[in-house]
Amino acid sequence: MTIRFKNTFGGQIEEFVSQDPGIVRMYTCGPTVYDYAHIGNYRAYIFEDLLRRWLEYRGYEVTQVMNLTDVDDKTIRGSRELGIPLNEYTDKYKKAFFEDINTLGIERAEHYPAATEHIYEMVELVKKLLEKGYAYKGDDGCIYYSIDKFPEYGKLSGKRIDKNIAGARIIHDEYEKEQAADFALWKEWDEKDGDVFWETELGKGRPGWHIECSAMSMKYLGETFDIHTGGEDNIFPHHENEIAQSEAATGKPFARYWLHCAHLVVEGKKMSKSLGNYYTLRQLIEMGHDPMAIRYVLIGTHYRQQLNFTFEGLSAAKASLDRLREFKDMLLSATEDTVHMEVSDALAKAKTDFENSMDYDLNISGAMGALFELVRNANKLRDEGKLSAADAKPILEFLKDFHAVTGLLPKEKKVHTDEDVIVRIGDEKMRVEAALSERQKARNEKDWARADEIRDALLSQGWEIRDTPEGPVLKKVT
RNA sequence: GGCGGCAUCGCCAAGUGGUAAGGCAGAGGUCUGCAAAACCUCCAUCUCCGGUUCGAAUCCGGAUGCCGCCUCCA
Repeated sequence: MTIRFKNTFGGQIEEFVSQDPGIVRMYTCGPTVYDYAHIGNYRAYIFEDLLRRWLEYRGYEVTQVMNLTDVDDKTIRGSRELGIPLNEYTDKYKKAFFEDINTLGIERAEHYPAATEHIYEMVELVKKLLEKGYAYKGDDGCIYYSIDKFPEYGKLSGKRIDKNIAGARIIHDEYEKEQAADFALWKEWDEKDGDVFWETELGKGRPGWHIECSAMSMKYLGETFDIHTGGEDNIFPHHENEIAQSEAATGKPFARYWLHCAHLVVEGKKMSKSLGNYYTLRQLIEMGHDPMAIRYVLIGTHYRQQLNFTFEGLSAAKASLDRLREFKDMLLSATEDTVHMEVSDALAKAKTDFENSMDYDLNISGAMGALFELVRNANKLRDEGKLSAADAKPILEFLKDFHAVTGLLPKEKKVHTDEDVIVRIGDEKMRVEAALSERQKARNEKDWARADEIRDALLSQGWEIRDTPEGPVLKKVT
């Protein structure tokens, strides 16, 4: 088993070897809690979820840190507009974030450090950079990082300061900074900040954005850790700046592997509020979409590939998911204990293909392909009478693994036969189970109108009747 | 202007030089009182032009088209 990842640093697909055997320390850039997160954000968090789940599947003990940015221009502006304290404002969105990740079945990270709770660590780090001469105080009182002092600046993103960074920003240069591309480590308080400030050794003010990730990752993961992830837009300047700050301060390599996920577009266009194609997770749920179908869409495209989110794709995902759920139910209802070699062969191949695909830079499409091939083969064998409960058992084990890695399958069985739910048939009210027998009675009497009336009534109330060779079965429509 | 990415069936999407996975949709079929659901079967030579190679969707050069980053952004 060899796991490989495309490392943004260097741009190559390389073998993954953790710093300490059996342990992976990873830092994942989290949300700025100023609004409900949109599906693009969750694409990134689901990619990170898949990453940690795969590492766990491969036996690693994972320590994941995801920061919560709860102090910046947007959170301050939002809280001031409402006239409420910053923490009251951000708490709402922190809570919403955790509700959302539950909805999507995202595993919890080990730590969710908030920027406002790590001011001390950030101040210490900035002090260190001042002492070492990498930082200076500008005329505006803010403390800046001097990128000229860090010759390797640009090594992650491949950008060269002279060529474009300085050029692109020269217009905005307001002379407080020595170099146009220098970035703020600490921002001096000004009126727009209202009562958001900390009195520290650096003065009265608040941290710059980039410093929190350096300070908090070091605190929870050490000065050098294994994996750092984020959206591709973070490569520059955010992650570039993190490297500059961290490595200048410690003199050690910062993150060893950098993984970035591509953006999501909606119906082929960049998601934006003005185009009307901007969706939060909550909106999609309110529209009645299955959270797992959303998860399926977000996880289903390789993380380095731009994902085109479409409603057509969402219903395709729902259909695929239903097929998997159906497959699981089929396995659960298998009987007898004769063992068939064909089944174990198909399963062994699926498992190998699945694992090899995932090992190769989390190739989820290949992995899904392996699973569906197994679905088809197993169904076929079932049709040929070659799938017993004994054969089904190891496949169910595999589905369990599949679920551990992707989080896509439900635990409960979908077919219900003994429900006490009350349904309406015309003007009558009866138990759903009674309605089912009523229909059977009508069918026996060849009263098709009555039978179909009951069938339609049940369907409109969320119950589907399936006439199987073993008799009718009720299924809840999801 | 600088840096980077992408172009594979109607839609989505794998493909690590050796002869095109998979999903959805569609068509046919099994089952059914009819249906639904389910299941089975069928369904592409990879944008174009050159080159390297015994062999290229895969490597190189060029063309065309699309996209991202360089400013807060997952």
